[in-house]
Amino acid sequence: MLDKHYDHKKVESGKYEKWVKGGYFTAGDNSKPAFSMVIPPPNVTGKLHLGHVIDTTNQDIICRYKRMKGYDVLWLPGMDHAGIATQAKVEEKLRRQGLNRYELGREKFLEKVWEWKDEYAKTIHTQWASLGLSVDYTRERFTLDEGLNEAVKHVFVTLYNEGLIYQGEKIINWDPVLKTALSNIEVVHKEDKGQFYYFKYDVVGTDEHLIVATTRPETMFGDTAVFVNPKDKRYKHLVGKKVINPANGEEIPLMADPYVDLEFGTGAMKCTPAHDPNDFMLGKKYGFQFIKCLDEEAKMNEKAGKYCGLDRYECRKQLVEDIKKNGHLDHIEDIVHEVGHSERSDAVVEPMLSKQWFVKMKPLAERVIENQKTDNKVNFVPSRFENVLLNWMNDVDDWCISRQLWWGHRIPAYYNNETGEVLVSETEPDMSKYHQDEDVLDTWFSSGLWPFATMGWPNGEKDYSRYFPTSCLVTGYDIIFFWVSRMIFQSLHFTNNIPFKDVVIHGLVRDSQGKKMSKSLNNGVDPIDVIEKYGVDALRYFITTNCTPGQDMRYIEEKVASSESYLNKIWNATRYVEGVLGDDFIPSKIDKSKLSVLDASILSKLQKVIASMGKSMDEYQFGTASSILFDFVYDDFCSNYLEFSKISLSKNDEGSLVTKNVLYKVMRSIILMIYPYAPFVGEELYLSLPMHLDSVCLESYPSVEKEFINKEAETKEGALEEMIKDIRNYKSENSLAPNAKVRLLISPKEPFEGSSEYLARFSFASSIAITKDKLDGQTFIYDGFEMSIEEDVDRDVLLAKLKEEKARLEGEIARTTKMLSNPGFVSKAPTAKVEEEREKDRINKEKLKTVEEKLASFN
RNA sequence: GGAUGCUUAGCUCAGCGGGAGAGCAUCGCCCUUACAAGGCGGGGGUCGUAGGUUCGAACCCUACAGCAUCCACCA
Repeated sequence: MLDKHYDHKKVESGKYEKWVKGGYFTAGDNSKPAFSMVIPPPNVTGKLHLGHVIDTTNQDIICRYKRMKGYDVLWLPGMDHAGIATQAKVEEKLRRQGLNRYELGREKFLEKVWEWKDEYAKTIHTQWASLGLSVDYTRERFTLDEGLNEAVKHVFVTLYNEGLIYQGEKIINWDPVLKTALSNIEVVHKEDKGQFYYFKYDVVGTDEHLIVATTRPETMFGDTAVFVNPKDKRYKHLVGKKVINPANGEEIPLMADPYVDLEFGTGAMKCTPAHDPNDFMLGKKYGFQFIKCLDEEAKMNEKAGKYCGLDRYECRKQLVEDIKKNGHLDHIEDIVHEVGHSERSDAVVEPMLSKQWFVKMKPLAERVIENQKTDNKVNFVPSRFENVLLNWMNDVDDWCISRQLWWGHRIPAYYNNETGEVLVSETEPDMSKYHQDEDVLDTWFSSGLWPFATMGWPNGEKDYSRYFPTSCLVTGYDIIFFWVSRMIFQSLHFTNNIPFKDVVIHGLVRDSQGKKMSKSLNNGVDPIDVIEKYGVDALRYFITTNCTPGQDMRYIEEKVASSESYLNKIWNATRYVEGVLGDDFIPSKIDKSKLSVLDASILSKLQKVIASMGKSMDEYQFGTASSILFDFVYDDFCSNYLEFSKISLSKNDEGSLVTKNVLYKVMRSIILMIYPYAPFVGEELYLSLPMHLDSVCLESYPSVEKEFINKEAETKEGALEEMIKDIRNYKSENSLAPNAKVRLLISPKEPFEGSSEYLARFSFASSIAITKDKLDGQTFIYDGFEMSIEEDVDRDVLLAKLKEEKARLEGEIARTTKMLSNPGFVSKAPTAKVEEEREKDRINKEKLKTVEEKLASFN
């Protein structure tokens, strides 16, 4: 027997271990159609947050649902080595111990990172278990494991041989703290307060000067020219002359190029080809020297003369001061501008000329764009996110993939010790003659191969041929660029197929004020605390139902509490059903002809719920699906049928046995439908009912049984509900207790045979009489019959009520009349809709006639 | 500079072409043997503004306003 209160701790205990041990999450039943997903591998850098909960719970719901629908489901788990993120954390840890990676050396350092990884992997496993994720541990992968290593090397070498990977000297984003290159999307642009420095540049051979503005004066040591627009009348006469760089006194040419914006600043721009991407382009165009004046820690180098060795900002300060002293500072303007920061170290990124490895993106991106025009496209849910992908693919820069880190896939490029010639190869050459490139690959390079490399590509065939392409991917909109796009182009290029058919996008979980959760705001919510307090099922239900796909949501604790109440409601309904069924109940097939109106009605409604909920589940609309079930559970089942059942059951006859079977069937269906959301409660409740398998994980989803659809029964039962509600309302209005006794009259007949018995119980009627006479108490009029409450009510009140009802009906009739007399409506609206309105019109007119007769008899 | 989303009951949000919904909050009545972490009943919204399309608009289109978010090399 179930406990009186739902105790989540007791319920959760032991179940996950049972499921894993039972192999319920292990894919491989070839007799069923395949359905596959890969988990977005979490970084081995930290603990679970609500973002993971929304992401993985959505996936878990999909997987559990699909298993019930008869699929052989593979949900492949794994983790990401997260190169730069992990290395940054481990380095920070070392720093606190007074160590750094250079002291340890590459090998020792990597040992430390692997220790870190093992520790965090353990934590992540515990968290997956506490969330109840139905992943297949027999297929778990890690982005740095053997198979993925092979895949990464193969991809790198292939792309290199195809000319899609190249080594080049370009301006990249340099993180001076982590001392590595970054790709464009690892740079976060933030608004910073800064200064615009206006310097005077003397024009050689004249007594004129021009004013050039910059936000980064320290880069002036790398300047090779000053540019103006050729159309700019202000400077036309000076173009071709030399100007003096006030930082170092060097003469540099004043040149004209249409790139310069006439409107911006002073219209004159300094050109630093080694420290700015646009200046780099100009430098290439005019064949300038590329002078670097910053080192890898963003300190000034020897080009900065006396400032050599200074930090870039210290240099800026002193340099500006010095220029001011020698009279070449015009003025300083405070500005707010966008400054690039490293995503991981938050350091201000320095654009810098550097030799790195790049992926040539154009051909790969074009293939994605072309493929999205075909039937074989990746289907985004919601569809608008496809544009995010396409926009990015449409103007994507080449991807800088080399990182000056140690933690990651080492680049399979080898340099000849003597000639320096590059050899790119999957296998190691004679290492007495070669040395390997020191750098590792961007972590997203390997993540991009995740859906197929984890399944054995390019070597093992089994899982790859069965489960790839995957069916679906769930992820947040924030990593469409980072990850989704890369999986798509890598997959199209290497497997000739899309990596997944559907991409389901969810939003961010924000705090209750709508702010992003972050460490600095200290507004983060630890899922473990929530689970402790409300149970994991309540958290899962809350986080997957209180939102719309692709839309951000707020974490609101009260809603988790109401989720728990809802589960408690189902718990107690099951407890009731368990109680009435008793220990020796054996479910039997329900004979449609034996059903009472009430039995037939709830079964009919159940069919509709199964159908519409299933449709929403198929469309990944978990919020919609859950609310369909919620309404059914609360209103139709608990408030009505379950209460009605008490009468039938008390008779202990053939009808009560039918009711037991109906209760069983409906309750069981509810449990099966809530189970993907709340697997722990689902399992507990499922096992408490008779005739169960070893676990709800092995069950099938309820299917629609058309023979139980019975509109007539629903209408009749609806009339009973309506009568009960009218009586309750009457009592409330007349300050009577809910259980106050009333006498009822019904004319000319009850809504369906046996209904009075139910009415009696739920209205606390002391008597109910059926009569053919006209009723004259406070009367309620229904379709085909009326009911009056035979209590002493003031004639004036009765009259007022009747008038009120008359007005209401007239309003309704006016509405239907207006619609039905509109020729446009009758000819253009769907016939079913027109019929519906005609029916309402008919019923209301009949009711109005009755009301009018009553009013007439009042005089 | 591009792009997207949001604006609906006091709060948080669903609904996205056929009579305004939920949870929480609020008010009233109930310790009725599944559930007081409950039950029953009520109150509360001209669905951001202005136009347009349609027989019919919260829903589609256009413009505007406010609030978010993403992308972008403006020195």
